[in-house]
Parts: sequence; structure tokens; C-alpha cells
Amino acid sequence: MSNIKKSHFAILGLLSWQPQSGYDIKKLVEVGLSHFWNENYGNIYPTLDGLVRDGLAVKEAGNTSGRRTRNVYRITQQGQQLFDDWLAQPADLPIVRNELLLKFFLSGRLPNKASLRIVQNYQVHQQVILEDYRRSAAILGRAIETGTYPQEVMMLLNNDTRPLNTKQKARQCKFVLLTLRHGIMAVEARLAWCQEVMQVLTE
Amino acid sequence: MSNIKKSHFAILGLLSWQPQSGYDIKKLVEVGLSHFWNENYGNIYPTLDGLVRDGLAVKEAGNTSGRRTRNVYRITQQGQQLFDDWLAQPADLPIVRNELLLKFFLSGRLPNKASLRIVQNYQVHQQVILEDYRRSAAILGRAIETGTYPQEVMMLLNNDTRPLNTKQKARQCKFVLLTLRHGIMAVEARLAWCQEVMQVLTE
DNA sequence: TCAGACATGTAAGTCGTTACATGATTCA
DNA sequence: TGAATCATGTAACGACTTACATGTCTGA
Repeated sequence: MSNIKKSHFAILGLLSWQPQSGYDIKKLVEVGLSHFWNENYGNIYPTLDGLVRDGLAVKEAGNTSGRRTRNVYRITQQGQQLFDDWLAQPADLPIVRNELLLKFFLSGRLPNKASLRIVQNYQVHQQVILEDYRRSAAILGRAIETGTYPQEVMMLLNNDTRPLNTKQKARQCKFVLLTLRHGIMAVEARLAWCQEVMQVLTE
Repeated sequence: MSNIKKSHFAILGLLSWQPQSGYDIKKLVEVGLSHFWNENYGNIYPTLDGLVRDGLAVKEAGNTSGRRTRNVYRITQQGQQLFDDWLAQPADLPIVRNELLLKFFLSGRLPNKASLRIVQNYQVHQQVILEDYRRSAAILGRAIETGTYPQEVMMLLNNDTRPLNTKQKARQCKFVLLTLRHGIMAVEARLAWCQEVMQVLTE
């Protein structure tokens, strides 16, 4: 079995929610998980082939309605096993490469004004992101509370081609919301840092 | 001029603090900047060559004391110009790939216990990191307050081969400390998230 | 004397991204 | 009829990372 990387597990894990196509995976990640993950076609399709080759998934040539051929993939027992094993292992701690902090640190050679400009610019960007996250979180929160899943939520879950039952829907909403909370709290911390730094550097 | 990537600017920027060798750069990043950046030899040495080729730095074959040949690199006017231009541009927003959140999200298919295990494990790791960061921050804070730079601080700045004057030293300490504050606040936010998630999932 | 820090570099590999190529279907 | 979305794929490239190779100097 070939050396297995994170994308493999990401895709395998998405198949473990429900069988779907490469296109579905791309859209789901793009729309619902983009605050913590990304995948692109150039990676997805070869990975799906690889999963099939390794017996971790099977291709079910599902030709939904009059559409073009959709290749729907379903996780196998073996794939499920491998995925569950991976899930049980602690996540690797990410290699950190924060360009903003790099710029900030390296600006230390110059007058404070240069560093302040960097931080102010960062602050503006983070504020935009925060509002975006909060909007999404509000939509999801409302859906979970009321048990109704309007168009907006389905957009966030990209649920048009992969039918989910109510329980799955609620569960997926809940987990997307919790990951969004992570994003919100992280952004808030960054904004607090901006405040602190601006205070220190303007003293 | 070849297509220039982040590592080039990171290294160029470190040269803009003071002339130094590839080995110095590696150690400085490893010891003082590891909470937000990394570089490895396989990248540093070819990059330094590239900088010289592009006229952004010059090699000063400085043979310090009886040691093995040390190739010390000094940034050029042109390099400084290019670096300053880069510094003035907003940082690219990083492509996010958070393995922990991926695992957490994908664990949503299973009973809450599985998700809780992931979060608890994360919490423990983050606590260790937090203590580490706090220790370093305390050392740096003390140095800045008292104006004295004991061995410990010099370790954090890896200041044995690249002599700094007092002003540079204070400045560098201050900026490392401020980036550390970013790390601390980020980790605290993650720990707060763990708390929140554990509460939600055990209800 | 020998372990460990000092010091520089190369080659191959990995993983993911970008750009390209192709074509069907839907709806305004 | 033509733009947008649905849908699948490949090839080349880019940006590091890992493993390897080599040798010096210092201090216990």
C-alpha cells in the first residue's frame, strides 16, 4: 500500500460520512470546511483512484438522472478500518509558518511605524474574516435550534446531491458550527493581539 | 530574476538584521522563531546561493578564529530595497489545513466519546506548549525590564556568533516577545475552545 | 579520544498547486 | 445561444523536506 498522506485521510473520512463523487467532495470542502481545510481537483481525483487501487473505496458508477456520468465512491470495510485507526492517533502538530508574524518580526529593524502598519492591515483583514465566520455561525446556530434547514444551511453543507437524513444533517451542522467556533475564537485572539501590540508600540 | 518565494524573503530579512551565515540563520530560526517559522539547511544554502546570484546578497568569506570556514552573507542595497518592498505588501492569507479540526469534524460520525478523546488529547498538547511559551516569555520580559541579557536570553536569540549592540538586542527581544504573545494568545484561545467543545459534547 | 556542536552542501523525494483539456446539461 | 454549473481528469511545476555525505573544532 502506497505511502498515505493527509489528503487521503481527509477524502476517506468524507466518504465515511456518505458515498459521494469527487465533485461533491470539492464542493463540500470549499463551501463548508474552507475555514480549516482545502482540497483541489488535481489532488482529489488521483486520490480517489488510489483509494480504489488500495481497496479502501469502491467506485459506483451512479448515473444520477440525465446528468453526465457521476463517479460516486463508497468507503469499504477496509477503508473504514484504516480511517478509524488514523482518527484514533493524535494529530501531528502542524509545521508553523506564519507570514504575518514573519513580516512583523522582520519589521522590527525599522521604526515602529512600519510594524504598526503591518498590524493595522492584519487587523482589518481579520475583522472581515470574523464577520464572515459569525454570519455563518449564526445561520448554523439558528438551524440547529429550530431544527429547520433552510437554503442557506444547505449551501453551507452543499447538500443538494448527497441526500442526508435529519439526524445526519443536525450532526453535520453541529460539527461545522463547532469548528467555526474554533475559527472565531482564533480570530478574536488575533484581534486582541493586534490591540495589545498597537498599544505597546505607540507608548 | 528567478521567481521569489517566502523562504527567500525570510532569509533576506534575517540578513537585514545583520550579516550572518546559513548556520546562524538555521539556529536563530530554530531557537528563537520556531513558534512561527521554520527553515532547514536543504533550503537555506541553495537560497543563499540564489540571493548572491540575483545580486541581493554578497558572500563574505569570513573565517572567524580557528573555526572551519564560515560563509557570512551580507544583504546588498538592492536586496534591502526588494525586501522593504515585500514588507510593505500585505501578507498573503495562509492556506489553512488544520489536521486537528479535520479529525474533529470527521469524528462527528461516531459517538461523542470519540470526538471528546480527540479534543482532550489536543488540550493536553496545547497546555504543554502554553507553559513552554510562557516560560520563554517570562525570560524575555525580565531581560527587557532589567536591561540585562543573561545566558538564557542569548540562547533564545542565538547570539553567540552574531554580535549585537545593546539597542539591537533590546529590539530583538521585544519583537520576539511580541510574536510569542501572539502564540500565547492563540494557544489560550484553543484551550478555551476545548473547554467549550467538551461542555457542549458532554451535555 | 570521542562525543557533540560547528559548518556546508547535494540529490532525491513528497505533497500539493496551477494550468490545461474536455465535454454535458441547464436555464435565462 | 451562450454563460454558468456540473463533472472528470492529466501534466507540469513549485516549494519545501528528508536523507545523505563530509569534514573541523572543542572540551570532558
